[in-house]
Parts: sequence; C-alpha cells; structure tokens
Amino acid sequence: MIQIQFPDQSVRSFSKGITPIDIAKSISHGLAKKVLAAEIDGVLRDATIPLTQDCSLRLLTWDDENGKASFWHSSAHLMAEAIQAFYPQAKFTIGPPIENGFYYDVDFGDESFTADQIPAIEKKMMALAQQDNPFELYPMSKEEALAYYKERSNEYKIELIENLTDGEITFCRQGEFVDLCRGGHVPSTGYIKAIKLLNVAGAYWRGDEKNKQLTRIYGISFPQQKMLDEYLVMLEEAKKRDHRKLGQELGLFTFSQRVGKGLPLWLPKGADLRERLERFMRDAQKKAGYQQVVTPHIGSKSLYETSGHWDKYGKDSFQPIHTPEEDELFMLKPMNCPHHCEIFKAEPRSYKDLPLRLAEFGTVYRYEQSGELHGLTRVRGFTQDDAHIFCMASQVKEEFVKVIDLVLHVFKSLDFTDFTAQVSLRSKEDREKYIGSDENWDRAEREIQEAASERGLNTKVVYGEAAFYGPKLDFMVKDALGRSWQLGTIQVDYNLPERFELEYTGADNQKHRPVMIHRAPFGSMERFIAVLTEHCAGNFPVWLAPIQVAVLPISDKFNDYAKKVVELLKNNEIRTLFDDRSEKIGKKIRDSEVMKVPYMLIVGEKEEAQNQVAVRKHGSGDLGVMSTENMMSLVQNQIDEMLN
RNA sequence: GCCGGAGUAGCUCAGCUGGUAGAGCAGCUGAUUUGUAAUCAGCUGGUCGGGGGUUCGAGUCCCUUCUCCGGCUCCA
Repeated sequence: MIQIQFPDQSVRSFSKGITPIDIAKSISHGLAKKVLAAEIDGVLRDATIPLTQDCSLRLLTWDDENGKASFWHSSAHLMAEAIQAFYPQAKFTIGPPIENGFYYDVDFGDESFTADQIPAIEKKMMALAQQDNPFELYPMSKEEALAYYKERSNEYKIELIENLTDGEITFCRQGEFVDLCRGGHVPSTGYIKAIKLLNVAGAYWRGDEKNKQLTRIYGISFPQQKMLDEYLVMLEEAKKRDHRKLGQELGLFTFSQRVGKGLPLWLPKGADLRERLERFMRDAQKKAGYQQVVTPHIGSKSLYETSGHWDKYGKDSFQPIHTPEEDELFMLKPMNCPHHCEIFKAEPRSYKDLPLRLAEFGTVYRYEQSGELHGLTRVRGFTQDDAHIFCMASQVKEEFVKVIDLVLHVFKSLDFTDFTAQVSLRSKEDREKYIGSDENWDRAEREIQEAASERGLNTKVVYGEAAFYGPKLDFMVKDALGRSWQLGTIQVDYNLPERFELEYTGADNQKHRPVMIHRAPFGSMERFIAVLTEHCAGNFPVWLAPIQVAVLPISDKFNDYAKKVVELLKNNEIRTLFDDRSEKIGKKIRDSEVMKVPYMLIVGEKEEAQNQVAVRKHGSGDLGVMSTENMMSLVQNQIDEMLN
C-alpha cells in the first residue's frame, strides 16, 4: 500500500501501482472522465502512470492551467503524427504548450511547408484523434535514445538528449508516432475533439538567429467543438479592438509608404488625443518635481561615441547624417539621455541640487528591423515621455518609489488595471558583463524590489534581464490579441554617469558621481496610445475623447438653437461636433455612435421650447432631457472623477 | 533581416479554368425637414501596389521589387 496526499491535505491509502486515473474513478466516474493529467509531487505527469510510492497527487482537469497544458502538449504530439504521415522525412524538434494552444517546430528539410497544407493536416489529426490511441510513456536509456535519433539523423533531438541525464529519459508513443518526451499527456488522443491550426511561422532553433530556421506551426485544440467555436469568435472580437483598425476608423493616425514605414502620421484627432495625454503627464510631473527641457532631434556622432551607443548599436542604426563640412557627422537621436547628461554638465552641481529631474517628450529614431514593425507599438520614430533623474545612490529607493507612484497615478487615471511589473536583475552567473560596482548593484536590486513591494505591485522577478548598465522595473500590458508589450519603464544606470564623467560636489566638498534613473511612465506615446486604444476598444474616457459631445439637431429648423448649444459647449472647452447635415436623426446618431462619441445631444422642437437638450450616452442610450449647463457639469464631473 | 500569407475605388469586399473591371459604404449634386444606430435619386471615383516577362490578349500565369499581416530574432 502507498499513501497518497490530496490537495485538501487528506491522505488515503491505495495499492501500489494504482494510476491517478484509477484513483479518480474511485472518487467518481464524472471526475474520472474529466481528468486530463496529474501533478505528482508537484510535477506534471500523465494520469495513466502507475504510482509506486507515497506522494502528493493533484488531479488536473481542463480548469487547471496544467490540465490545459497537458491537453495542448498532447495535441502537439498529435499534430506531429499527422505531419509525419505526409512528410516522413520531417525532423521534429520541440512542441510545447503555450498560453493559448501549442506549436511544434519542424525541420522540413528541402521540402517547404505552406499554409495550404493546413486543412489536410487538421483532417488527419481529427482522424488520428478518433482512433483514440493511448499516449504511452516509457523509459529509454540515454544510449538507446541517442541511437534512435541517430538512425533518423535528427540532430535536434540528439542535442536535447545530450543535455539530459541517463535514467530520466522517457519517450512517448501514440499510434504511429514516437517522440522524446518528459510527459504530461492526456490519456489518449480521443480526448481531443476540436482542432484548429492557426498559422505557420519561421522560428530559429533555440531562438538563435545564427541557427537554422525551422517551420513553426501554431494550433489550438479543445475537448469540445463548441469551445473552439467560441474561441474563434473571441479572436474575431479581439481583432475589432486592434488599434491599427480602430486608428483608421477613428481617424487617429495613418502611415504612408512615401514617408516611410514605421513612421506614423498623426491625424488631427490622434494628435489631439496625444497632446492631451502629454499635457496630463507634464502636469503630473511638474507636481512631482520634474523640470521640463527640450533638446534637438539630432546630436553629433561623438556624443554617441561618448555614451557608448555608437559602438553597441551604431551599425544597426539610422546611419549618420553628413553635412557640407567634410567629416562632420550627426546622428538622429536614438534616446534622450546623452543630451540630458550634457544638460547636467552645463553647470556645476551640488548635492543640494539632487535629485535633479529633467523631463522631455523626446522624439527618437531607431532602425527597427522591418519585420518587427507593428502599427504604433513598434515604430521607427516615436516620442518618449522621458526623464532622467540624477541622484545620489542613497536617493535611488525614494526616487524609485516616487516614479512608481507616478506610474500608478497615470494608470489609475486611465482605468488601466491589467498590468504586471517585471523586475529585471543581473543573471546569477555571468556577472562580468555588467558595469558598476557590486555594492551599488546589490543595493539597487534590493531597493527596487523593496520599492515595488511597498507599493503593492504584482511583480515578477527575472534574472538576467537587466541591462548591462543597471537593473530595471518594467510595466507590462497585454494588447487585444494577448501579446505582451512593455509600457512604462524605470531603469537605474551606472554607465552614463561614468562615461560622461558626471559629478556633483557633496557635503564633504568632494566630487561624487551621481546615479542616473531613466524612466518613462507611458514608455512611448505611440505604444501607449496603441495599448490604450485596445484596452478601451476605442471608447476613450471622456477627458481624452477627441470629440466629447456631438450636437444633433432633429432637422435644419433647429440648427439655430443647436448652434447656440454648440457655442456654449465650446466656450466651456468641451470638444464639440455640430452635425448640421440634412440627414435624419437616426443617421446622425448612428454616425456618432460609430465614431464612439461619448455624448450626443439631440435637439428639436421640445428642447428648444424648454431651452434643454436630450442627452444620449454612447453605448447606453437615452439619458433624458436636461439643461445644457447640467449636461456640462455631468461631463465635467466625469472628467474630474477620472483625474482626481 | 528570416519563414509563411496578402495587396482590386477613401473604406469593406466580389471578379470561375487568362477575353481588356463591379457592389455597398464614404464623397459630390439635387430632392427630402426628419424624434434616438443607415431617406431617396443621380454623379464622380481604379495605369487591379510598382517594374519586367509569357500570350493575339494578363486583375487572373511566371519573375522581380515595394508595402502590409502572422510569427522568429532584436529592442539603448
């Protein structure tokens, strides 16, 4: 007999060799049907493997993250089996589950895999699923495993096996397909009822550009057809929130091939929205003790030689600009910090001046790889809500906390709740590549984490993600399609003060080197607006909406009265659209609804007679009649609520 | 940059196996004077992303190039 401990801490005895699925059956048949896999002593395993010693057991269903993982991982095996049926020469590499679905990276050799093969693969997968073949996990010695893949000249699996320990290697067989696998499968292929292969992409072996590019096939699967249908509908819905689509529909921005790719053109409504956000940030920063500066869009090449950026990024940047003067070279600025360092140096600094906080909406230009460009989230010219804080090492923590507060204030004002904070620290091993003293690093790393936890941030600590010049804290947000983007960032920098030989005079009358903190709460205006647009599906909060109120006369007869209402609103700085077209009211309402205008004021005979307006709110309908003054305070209150 | 997909009117899209472009919306003009998500009619609008080729003939087939989309890699 062995003792099994369940998640509720209860312990029961079972005979040795019982499988998790049998245990599930002993509890209830309903449960047994739902069990996909199991966590044994916290490790994801197949539910069909015999238990031979005391352990803790958690039965996993679709509702568990790891349950889904086993399901999708099994689906990857199934896809590989289907692919193998069509491409016997294909070499399989890795096929993991991901957040939504799974993929498999395959080396098709000389053959190329294209998207039009997908339906055939899907069909084959369904056929294989219906065979309900069990996933059988069995051990292999390292020698046998290597021999198996040598015979099939699969250098990828060989490389994987070489890094594994003999005795811990297992293979998995389902139907005709055998794969190196540590496990975590559903009991049999029949569990998979609905499959959709989503796209084909190139992916480098082990994520390294120098390695061979493999074909990655992404898919998703479900235990019920209905769930797949719902998922696909959800994907369609998400696409409607795409900022690129909304940006066009709402007239926020555009791109022109002639201007150049990755160079957004802000249309009046988008520019207005952007300016409003800038003003909001400027005011918040003023209160937080920042001073605004302005620097040019270019800087001499030597500036970037000093900063070290030329060496590190020069060849992948926009190339230097020449002048009529020979040997005179300027760079489009890829960041604002070198300019700000020179501002720091413009006069002698005392410890009493610190922290010195220099802010600028600085437009920078980076030559991003063409395949990377993406709407407003990845562009080649963008404006950072940048600032550099020059402070003493002893002030880093306090400044960090203040920046976090600023970011949280901004996020709250925009109703941004779904974000995570990522703390990026040095890698635990390779410490050579980092600049700055261990002492400073240790302190900054500790203080960043303290600052984050003091402000109750939901943080994820990642080792090895720190920049070479300092640790950082990034705010990550997901877009409509679940892709993660970095917005706000706070970074400690020991490098630039060194390179620019920044100094201040301390209380001891000695020269000291300040620490620099780079920070940008929005990150970039472009990316922030992109994510904001998706976040609110184009329904911007009233304080940001390019048009806040549309005045819609029932007919031309009431244009004069409507015009008075419009004037009153405009005099009170409410952004107002006057729709005086000779269209029917239904059409005017529809057009304003489509443009996501927060409030519509309908005025006709009754309203004119009573000197009132009929208010309709976007998305929710008629709010009834009121005076224009009351309407304005309604709007004003809503704005105040968001901003205070 | 690499792998895969796609470019037809301002927007959304149709155009079968090659026979010299079509709809709805938008725009313009006119009529209509309207009560909470599309009034009617007429008109304008496209070297079918660019270039080259095959063909009697190319939106349709081939090559090349640009741009966009999905990923990979990178991101000071």
